Amino acid sequence: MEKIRVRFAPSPTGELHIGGARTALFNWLFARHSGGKMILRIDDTDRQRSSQEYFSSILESMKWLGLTWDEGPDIGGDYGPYIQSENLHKYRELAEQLVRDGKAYYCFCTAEQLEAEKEKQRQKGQPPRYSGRCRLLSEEERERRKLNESYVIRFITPREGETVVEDIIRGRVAFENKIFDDFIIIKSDGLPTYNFASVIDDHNMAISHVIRAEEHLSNTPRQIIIAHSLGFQVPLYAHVPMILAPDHSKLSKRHGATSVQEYRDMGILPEALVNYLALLGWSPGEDKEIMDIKEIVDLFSLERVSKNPAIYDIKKLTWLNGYYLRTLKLEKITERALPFMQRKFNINTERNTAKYKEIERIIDLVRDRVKTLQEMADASNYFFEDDFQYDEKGVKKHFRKEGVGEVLTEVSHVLQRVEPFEAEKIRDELHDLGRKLNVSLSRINLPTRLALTGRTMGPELFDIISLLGKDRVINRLKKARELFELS
RNA sequence: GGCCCCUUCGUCUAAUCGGUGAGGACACCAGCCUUUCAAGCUGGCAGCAGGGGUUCAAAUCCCCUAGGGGUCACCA
Repeated sequence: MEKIRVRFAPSPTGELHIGGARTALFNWLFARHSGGKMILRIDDTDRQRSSQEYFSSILESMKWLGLTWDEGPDIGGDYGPYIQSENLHKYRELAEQLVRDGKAYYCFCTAEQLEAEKEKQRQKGQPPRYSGRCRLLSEEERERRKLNESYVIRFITPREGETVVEDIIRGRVAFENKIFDDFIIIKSDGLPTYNFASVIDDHNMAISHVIRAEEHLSNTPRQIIIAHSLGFQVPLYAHVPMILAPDHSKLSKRHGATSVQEYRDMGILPEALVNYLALLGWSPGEDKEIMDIKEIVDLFSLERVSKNPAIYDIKKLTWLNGYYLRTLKLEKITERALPFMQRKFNINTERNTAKYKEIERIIDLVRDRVKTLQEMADASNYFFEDDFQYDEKGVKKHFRKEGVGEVLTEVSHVLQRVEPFEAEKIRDELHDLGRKLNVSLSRINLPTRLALTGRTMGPELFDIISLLGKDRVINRLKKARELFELS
């Protein structure tokens, strides 16, 4: 069997979005599962929209997800160049070879002419197709006009027969050749079109399996025809289903976050995103949902990729993220959470400092009850700032009650004495206080929590007290009594 | 519009060669646990797009209809 080589070939015209990431993931999984090679190629033949920024950002997103590549623009390889704009002479050369062989021709039609032609066809209810007019130009006329007119190169498509795509996921898909018109392979700016360039690169890079989104299925016969005319062997194809928005339309900006970067900024973990994306259009065939990347690599196969489009459900992603947030190693979560903490609280922390240790403890307390790293930072504010808002409903419910001031004063007195200031000890003391005052524990805890955190809910109160430290606790109890005139 | 692909709970999906009470997960609801909120546990709600065939037997095979998506670019 030939060596397995797959490629992910984004065009640097935008951030890496969810759909692209999933395609990259499936390529990567297939390569890693089968011991093949993963190649990263940049399809930047759209001169207008491609940019260096997007190029870097796509690479960064892939690295963040852990999708590594064996050959690519940044690390090179034996099959370069891995950026199409660095391979322009090659496309040009092959296109001209096709012209010489009578398989392609120069076309001088202007955009206006073509538009008028299409409009006419539309009115007649015909599909818009290029007439093939320039194919008939005499060699003499062609050479003359090449001198001072801009032109494209069109590929001559067969009029008869059919072209079959053998797709690993979809099976045999046949297209009648007569539906194709003479499409462009070299644009007037001299750059190749996608259909042309990717066929050449896939061949030159010895790609064995082309795994890409289903939107490319209809283009595949064109590419196969080109490959045949160039004498190339065609790779195996696998067209994975699209990812759709909740309203069944194509995923776009108006549906909220669509790029990998946005998810990272929201505080989604790469582990969760990878796990979720793997589940979109693929399943291991057993009742298993939570899988680390190693497990997914083991279980992955293209045969188990489903045919139907999947609707993107952020709630499930969020659930998975919450799961990873509370089960991954604390050190790892701390590392990931730190930027969010720093941004929100303007703190400066370095590893192995006391402050770092404290943050780690805070995260350990908070992580059980949040779904993203951003929420984690939001939920920890009272550990970093003394000046917080008090929950309005909570104030009405817990502070506006007979004897609250007295309770808080008692709590203050009790805590004053506790030594060492540890959660367990604090809990025992407050239990005792409850018995002494003959009130339920909630009568003590709820107002205390509100006074210390401004909130009615959150982590274990005794842990909070211990972590806050005696001084801050006593001060906040006092502040609450004064602020709300509790007696 | 032509061509192509797709169709199992609201959503992601499972159901080896046709025989299942159509399974799991998210979401939602309820209960338990409990100092709050989560988490966890238990239970519940909910689906084979419709219609014809083939067959002793169809979610599964065939046909039709409907619906969704893709593509028909000098974008990829």
